[in-house]
Amino acid sequence: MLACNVVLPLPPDHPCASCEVRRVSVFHALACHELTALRNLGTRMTVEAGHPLFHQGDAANRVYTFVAGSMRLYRLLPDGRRHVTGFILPGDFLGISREENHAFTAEAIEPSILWSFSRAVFEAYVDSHSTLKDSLFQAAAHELQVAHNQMVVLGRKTAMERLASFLLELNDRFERIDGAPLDQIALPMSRSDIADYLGLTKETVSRMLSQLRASRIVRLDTLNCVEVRDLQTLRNLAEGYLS
Amino acid sequence: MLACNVVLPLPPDHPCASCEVRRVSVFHALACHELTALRNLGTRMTVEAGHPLFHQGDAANRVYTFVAGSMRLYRLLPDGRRHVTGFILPGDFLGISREENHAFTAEAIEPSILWSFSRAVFEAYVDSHSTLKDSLFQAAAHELQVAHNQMVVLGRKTAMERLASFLLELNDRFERIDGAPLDQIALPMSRSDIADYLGLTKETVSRMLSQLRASRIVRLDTLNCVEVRDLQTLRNLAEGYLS
DNA sequence: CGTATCATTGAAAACCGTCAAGAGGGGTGG
DNA sequence: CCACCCCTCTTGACGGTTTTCAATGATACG
Repeated sequence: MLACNVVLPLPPDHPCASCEVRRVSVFHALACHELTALRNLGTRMTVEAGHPLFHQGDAANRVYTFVAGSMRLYRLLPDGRRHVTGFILPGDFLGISREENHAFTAEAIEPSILWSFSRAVFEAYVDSHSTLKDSLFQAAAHELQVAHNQMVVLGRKTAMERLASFLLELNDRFERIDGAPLDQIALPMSRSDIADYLGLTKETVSRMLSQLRASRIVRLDTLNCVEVRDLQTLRNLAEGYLS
Repeated sequence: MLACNVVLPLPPDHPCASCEVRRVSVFHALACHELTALRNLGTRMTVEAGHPLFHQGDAANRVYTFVAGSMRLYRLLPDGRRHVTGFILPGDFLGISREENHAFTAEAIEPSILWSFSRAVFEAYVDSHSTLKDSLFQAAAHELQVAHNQMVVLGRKTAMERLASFLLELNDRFERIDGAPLDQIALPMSRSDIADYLGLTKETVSRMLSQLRASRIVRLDTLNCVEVRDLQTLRNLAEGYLS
């Protein structure tokens, strides 16, 4: 979990004052005038559901900070197999990697809002603002930790353990964004997205969800909204303590 | 691949002048006096084959830079399943993550040599040396890229594709360390280590190696040394272009 | 209200895991 | 120097979890 002890307060008339995700973003520790400066360097943009922000192979000359909606990041193998490396949620920063070209495609799941910066301009700004640099470093370290977790999930967990881990991960991320415990987990992504994230097929994801529902561990309010009824059992499932 | 365009030359009498891995380490861009300063902050140490450097759960109050040998990093699930998240080779830096406690165990595969620094002392030094900070950031970004690659391997590739990817990865890393193309890949780790890294069993790793040997794509010189006979086919296998 | 898309469920097959036995290699001691 | 032993690696047969293929059911959208 990203530490964000330092969140500088903002005067209520600042345009970022109403931003719900500043608290959890890499900009959480920036002062009023720094946020203003960054607003002038970047552009606010939207992406429609299903549309790409960029494609695998595109030149990576912009970085983004995510405000609202959700995206999937994925890579395609030559024969069409897809692997979803992650989901982008409000507050996330996109562009820590220093590659020339994007190694994956970023595609909006829902209508999404984000800020976009020229990479060169952004990096120049970062170089003269060590607080931001530290936040970015911390974000990178956190992403690395998340990636290692996911490697264990993909390498050594069963289908049920993977799905349980995924639900808990989403739950944690949404709680962090909203700043309060939730008992509903939104699933903006499709079953195929989840499957391609967990190294399974959509059928297996569906079957495992049905099993969780049958054992009264979760309830499917709608197709895209899960209510956790037995959090402890779900945690045990995710860690492989149970079947 | 870590960019390391800038490698500062060193007077031949400097103690780091004979270091073969400085070029590929996070210290590649440091000046003579900075290396000297760091030598005084750290301690050179060795770890015997099979012995741990630290355990999963231990307080993470030291960082390391790896000089010689090899290590495996792994996490254990409660029921004993193991996942190897990575292998440490000469030139690697260990301790980018900012966690309080280690999320994995680090264990020497071969007799190993490394430099150890107090995390607090090292971070203080880094804070006042932006070149080093940049190198560390770059190393973190690179590790993230490697981790995402590995996620695709674990999530979407077949046993054969995984092994081919692994052999190519090792080949690339050793070539980078040695600074020249090699046609022999050293496999210091056991089949179980490889299996736990690739999300397979040691039996499957063995079978896939035998298949590669039967198709004349590799030759097993000894158990721990592979000679690549058909690099292009191995690359095609790794990317899923073939069977 | 119809249609396209996505999700669920079922049955059969495939790939890899498990269990088990045998082969090979390296180190030690005679 | 050779023989023995131990450990790892290899190979085989079988079984299980997940995939694949296929059909039905649900949902969203025009």
